Amino acid sequence: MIESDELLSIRAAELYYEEDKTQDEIGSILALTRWKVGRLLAQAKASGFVRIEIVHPRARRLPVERRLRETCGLADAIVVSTSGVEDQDELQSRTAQAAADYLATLRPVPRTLGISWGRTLDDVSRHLHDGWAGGVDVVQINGGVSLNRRAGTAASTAVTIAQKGGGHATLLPSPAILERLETKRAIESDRAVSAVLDLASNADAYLFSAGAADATSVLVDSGYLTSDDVAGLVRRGAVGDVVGRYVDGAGAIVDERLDERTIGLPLESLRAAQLSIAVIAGAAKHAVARAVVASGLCTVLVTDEETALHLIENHPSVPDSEGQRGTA
Amino acid sequence: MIESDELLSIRAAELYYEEDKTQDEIGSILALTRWKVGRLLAQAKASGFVRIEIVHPRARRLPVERRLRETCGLADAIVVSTSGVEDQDELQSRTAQAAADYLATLRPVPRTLGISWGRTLDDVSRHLHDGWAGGVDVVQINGGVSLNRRAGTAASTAVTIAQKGGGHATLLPSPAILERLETKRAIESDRAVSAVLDLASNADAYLFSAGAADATSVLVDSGYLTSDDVAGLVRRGAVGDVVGRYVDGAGAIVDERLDERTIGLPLESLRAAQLSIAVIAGAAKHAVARAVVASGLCTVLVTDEETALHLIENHPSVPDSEGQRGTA
DNA sequence: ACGCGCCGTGCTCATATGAGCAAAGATCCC
DNA sequence: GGGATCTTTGCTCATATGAGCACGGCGCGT
Repeated sequence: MIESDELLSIRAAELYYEEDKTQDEIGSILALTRWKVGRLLAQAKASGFVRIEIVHPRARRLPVERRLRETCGLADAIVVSTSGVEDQDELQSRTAQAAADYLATLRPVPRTLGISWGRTLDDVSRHLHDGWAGGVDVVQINGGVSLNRRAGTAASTAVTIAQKGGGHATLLPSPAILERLETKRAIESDRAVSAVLDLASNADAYLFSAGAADATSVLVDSGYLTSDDVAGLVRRGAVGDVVGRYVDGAGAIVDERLDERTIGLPLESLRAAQLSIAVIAGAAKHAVARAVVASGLCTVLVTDEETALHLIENHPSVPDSEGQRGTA
Repeated sequence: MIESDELLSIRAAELYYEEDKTQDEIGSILALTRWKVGRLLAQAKASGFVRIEIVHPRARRLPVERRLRETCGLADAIVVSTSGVEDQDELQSRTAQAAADYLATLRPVPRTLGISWGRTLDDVSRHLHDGWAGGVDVVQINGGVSLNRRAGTAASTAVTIAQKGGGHATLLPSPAILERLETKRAIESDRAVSAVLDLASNADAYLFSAGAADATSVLVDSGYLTSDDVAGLVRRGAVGDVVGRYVDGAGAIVDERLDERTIGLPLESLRAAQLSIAVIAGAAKHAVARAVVASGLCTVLVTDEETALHLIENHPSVPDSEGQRGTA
């Protein structure tokens, strides 16, 4: 009879969800009391026979968000639906939109927001709506002067976010990575730079993304690193970069020498922050996302469903510096 | 504001369906009255943002059934879900199961049931449960003596259906297709055969399948026709066979000469029947299914979702003897 | 500018649904 | 076989939801 109950619950679910019948009506169709029908329906839902999905570019996945928050100990998690996503761009765009939405609904509104730069952040800036905040000061947290045609993207990201938020942007007037340690120390001690870094380290909130450890990285594209450099980092365990710094699966700096030449907020400041929002989407970034979450670099993660499920399944709370390398 | 309403309805749907919040709770979360939330939810459903699907091997697609009934003028339609189907066998099996279920719930229970034979019908017979009817006489409606190793399948199908239904089977002791017209006439006039045909033509209900017009047909497999014969029929417009008779897209006999040598109930008897149930599944059979439905060979169709949607989209009520050939 | 009509809103009331409970069956162990 | 226990069933009552309606704001035409 357990078998026939299952079948009945399917028939009931069909009538209830597809034909919009009332439980009472279903009762008389299937010759059952309406209470039995109610229980059958509950059973069908509990057994997962009834799948309810919300299909919309801006739909989120609340149950996944909850699981992600819980298994990864995040303060908050925003997971966008991947259903109906056609390409990588669509996914990026949806995630950026969600990040923008999240930023706009933050209460209290941060007075100072530290941001990194890159493709993702730029996307977020474009998806924000005018007046998303009543006066935010935006400050760059890592070196933002590009070496090539892309110059200006980093600046425009910051400026856009600030303008739309009714505040102004403070740029970090420095390259991301210097060639010599001495130059880095020199530039870092320059008031124009150190003042910005001070401001950055006192921001109310941080918003940053992460890059995958491969040749498509903005750091390669901007000329700071060569593909070979990145390949070398990967060999040493790098899974991606966070605000310009390459980390391994456990979120530790891969190459101290390189890191010392990198200008920007140290990762420890992100870890210590009250509110730091990471925006990371796409299969290529699963490994970095895991490192970011596992090592506590963010308190809030905005990501896509697939990445979220990957994180949940791979319990990032038990980091493993081997593992995920090369998943991209 | 219309835009923001859409977004709100998505948020509301997320909270309602994924988080099991009450409309009232959602109201306080989104700062809306519960009536507004109700309307938003209704809007989300109406716009198709909320997709509810019942995933189960024995799930049916009631809305599709309704549309199929309406657009094709069927007395009834049974459409099985294709979600999660792994292979052709699974699809066949689900459809056969559904046909068996339908047969078992028929009221009034037919006293005499005319059946064809083949892979599909055999599947149906195996999915029926013991005691599905309290005494049905099963009679074959087309020639059932196979020429090769498969001999007996046709007989066993009929016997199984009859046994499980507490009745007995009447087999048609004749080949499906004779080589010479004279032989066919002779055998047809033999009492042993004509009595069965008489019985068949007076059946309360018919249950049959259809074959695609290709070399995989049981008629080829059983040695009645060669692949070349079938290819020739296809060139002349055949889309498949129904109880051993090849028909074109409009349901008309393709080759009168061949048809005259075919033993069994004429298609007109199926068209005139009160209740004739066709069981047809799989992409290879879309074209025959269309012909069967369009030409009124069945009053009830048991099929899979894809085939059903194909039929609905291709309005079989406006038959087109060209068209679907070769869709398989 | 004024009145008209339409749309969106929040309401009342009827209905549908779910929680909790007591009785009836089924099951199991002795 | 008999009693104890556990499950299933049908109920009562509280709650959630949907239909229909009256009101108010908004845009439109004159």
